[in-house]
Amino acid sequence: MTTQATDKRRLILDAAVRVFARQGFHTCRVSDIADEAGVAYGLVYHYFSSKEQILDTLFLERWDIMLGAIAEADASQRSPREKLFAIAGFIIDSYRHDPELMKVIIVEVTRAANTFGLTHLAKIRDAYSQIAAIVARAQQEGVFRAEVTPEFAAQAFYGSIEQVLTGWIFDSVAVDEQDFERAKTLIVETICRGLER
Amino acid sequence: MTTQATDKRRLILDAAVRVFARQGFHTCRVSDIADEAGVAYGLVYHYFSSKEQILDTLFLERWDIMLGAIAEADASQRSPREKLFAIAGFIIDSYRHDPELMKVIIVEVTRAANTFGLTHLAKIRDAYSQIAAIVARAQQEGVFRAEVTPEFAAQAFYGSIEQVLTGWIFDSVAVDEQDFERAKTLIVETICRGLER
Amino acid sequence: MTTQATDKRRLILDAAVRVFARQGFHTCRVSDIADEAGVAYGLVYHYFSSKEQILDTLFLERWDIMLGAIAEADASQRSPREKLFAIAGFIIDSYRHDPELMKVIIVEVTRAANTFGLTHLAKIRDAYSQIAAIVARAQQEGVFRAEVTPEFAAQAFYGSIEQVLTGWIFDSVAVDEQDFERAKTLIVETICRGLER
Amino acid sequence: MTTQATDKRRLILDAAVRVFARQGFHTCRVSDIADEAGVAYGLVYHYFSSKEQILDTLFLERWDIMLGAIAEADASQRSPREKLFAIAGFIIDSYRHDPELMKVIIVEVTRAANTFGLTHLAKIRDAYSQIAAIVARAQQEGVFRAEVTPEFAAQAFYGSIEQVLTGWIFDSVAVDEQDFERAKTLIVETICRGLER
DNA sequence: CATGAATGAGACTTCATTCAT
DNA sequence: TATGAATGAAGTCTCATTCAT
Repeated sequence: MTTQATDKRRLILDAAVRVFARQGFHTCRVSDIADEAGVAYGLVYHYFSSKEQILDTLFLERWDIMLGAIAEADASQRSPREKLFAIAGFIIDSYRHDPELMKVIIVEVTRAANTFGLTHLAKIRDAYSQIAAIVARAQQEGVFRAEVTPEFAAQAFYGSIEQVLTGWIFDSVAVDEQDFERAKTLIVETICRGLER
Repeated sequence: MTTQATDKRRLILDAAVRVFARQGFHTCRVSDIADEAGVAYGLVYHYFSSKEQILDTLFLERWDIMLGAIAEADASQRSPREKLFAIAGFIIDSYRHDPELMKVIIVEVTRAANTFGLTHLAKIRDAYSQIAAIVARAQQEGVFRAEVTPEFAAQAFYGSIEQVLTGWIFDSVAVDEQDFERAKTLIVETICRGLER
Repeated sequence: MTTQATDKRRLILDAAVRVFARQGFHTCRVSDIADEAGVAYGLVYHYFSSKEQILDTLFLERWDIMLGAIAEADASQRSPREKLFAIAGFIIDSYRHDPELMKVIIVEVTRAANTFGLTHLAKIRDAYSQIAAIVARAQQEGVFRAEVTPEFAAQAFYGSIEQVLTGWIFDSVAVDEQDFERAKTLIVETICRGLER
Repeated sequence: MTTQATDKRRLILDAAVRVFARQGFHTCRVSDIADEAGVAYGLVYHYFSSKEQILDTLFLERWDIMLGAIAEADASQRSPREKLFAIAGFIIDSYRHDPELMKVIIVEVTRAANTFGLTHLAKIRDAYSQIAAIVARAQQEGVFRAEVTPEFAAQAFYGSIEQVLTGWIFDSVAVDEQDFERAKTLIVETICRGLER
């Protein structure tokens, strides 16, 4: 996640990721972000209208990329299992590349449904819906069992992934490359075995 | 969730559940809790040392009951699948009986790991560990596949449940008695099929 | 300063002395006094109308005794120097017998003129006036120099004593019986030499 | 006590002097200071971390100047009596120039030893020590009697001055230029006669 | 007399946001 | 752009006092 130092806006966003990850959105001050970015805190308001908007920006930037990745997986000619593997893989790789950003998105937005989740509920549901659509199609193709509703399947799938990430985020256990790959396989294997006929 | 009118401490705790559920822990004021409980501001501080401690109390009260239920399920002579069904059933019934309390616990503690989760991490992990132990024993008995680590299985299981609850909490879709029972079956069926040989 | 434990009012007053001495009037809570006395804090309000009135009571009790002692010294047939010695002796012995009470009176009333001093200003001045009267008479008798106004002399005399007590109170240096006696002599000797012809 | 209108920090300090002098440290609110200074509430906390720190600043600013004046008096080639006159003169002139500041320092710090005095005890004692050193040297030179310990002499001297100031502060008797000069002479004359051979 | 639950005004402090420079 | 002084609303917590028992 290297950044060119000349773009102050980017500088602030990246600093916000670190600060939100470290202190939490509610607990940190705007000046903490400015300090971390090495700029005056007035400048934060030059680029963003509020502390909240910084988080919104971080979330939307990343979530749109993920939605794209899910859409791409869905559009491919692969099997349902391969599609879900691609999605789980993308999310886990996102964490691998920028764990702090993923921590912020999960802890402060996706799982903090009271405050920000509500704002972004529609966006968040987009992801579930797309996954559900993949499941629905697999059911029509007779690959997945029909007893499970696609919405439920999508939640079980996404919920498992997020729970595993949450574990990594907070259990302070070192995770290596192998763990990442194993997790992808385990999640997809377990959930798909559960869903397949 | 009956309340004795004379037990002001209980009155405050119950009011706090409603207020936390409605407004969120960070967003509500202590005076909102006092108003909701119909008591004077200061009485809150007569019984609790801080707003935080109210949430702590709510969480610990409930979580300890759940840990007990998990232990009980584990101690029984049932099959692994039946044990997991008992656990999923307990959690879902908890939501059925007091959705606001479960919302608070999930949104403000379990999933808000930055702030309160850290305080209660050990307690939260206790639940995962107990579930993992059930899985491990099922693997030793040859009922569950050995490829999946018990810890991962526990997280997938618990994560699925919590994700389903989160859906109910925020998607504002009416949920009826049938939905509750179906969810129990679906989760256990899906995850256990994924885990069984 | 022994007290019969059966008199709750006295119990509270004595406890207040210890608490005021330890924590200061403004910094302590009424409940601290009640705790120290081993009574419920509602009882404090049974005997006293306010926290302030407790301090008032302590001050007046003691100050009236001192005014009596000064009057007595003045009424005697002794020389001015002997009279002043009697007064200095009484004050210093008061500290010797109950240093905590004297600390409270000096720190919280006599020297804290903003808050309580103003209330008791008249009482406090009574002491200075009586001392000044002794000086004035000594001047008329030709024993003390006439250049010094009696009021100033009284303040210098009383100020020296109080400063010495303040030193004992805060400098945390152990003071023994000899120190007390020496202090009496030194103060009176020094001030009287300064005042005498 | 001229104030540059642009230096808000100074503005706040000067306002604090007036408010502390009028209402007392414990009794006034931070908003009183802000109002008196004509600045927003928050600005007080922009410059000072707490109400306490404002008082600390006022005390230390002034006390350090006084310590410098005492040191200077001591360093001069004058007689002990002249040195003490310089010190008494400095303190009394300080009161003449800014009686409110001196009131605050004496009432809220120097004589309120429970709360702030303890914080600044060392600083306060520095003054006594320097005065005691002057006395000690005067004794070695044979000018002052050896019976009096220098520490006691310093306290009697300083105590007399402070008591006189306290009288001016609270007795609400008008004091004119002559009174100031007379007081210097009286104190030094009286105490030095008491100390000299 | 004695208790301590109940009240609620009020204090300090924080910090998001604005704005003059 | 960039700074950071300035603003002030809002929140948590304290604690003197009251009062029912």
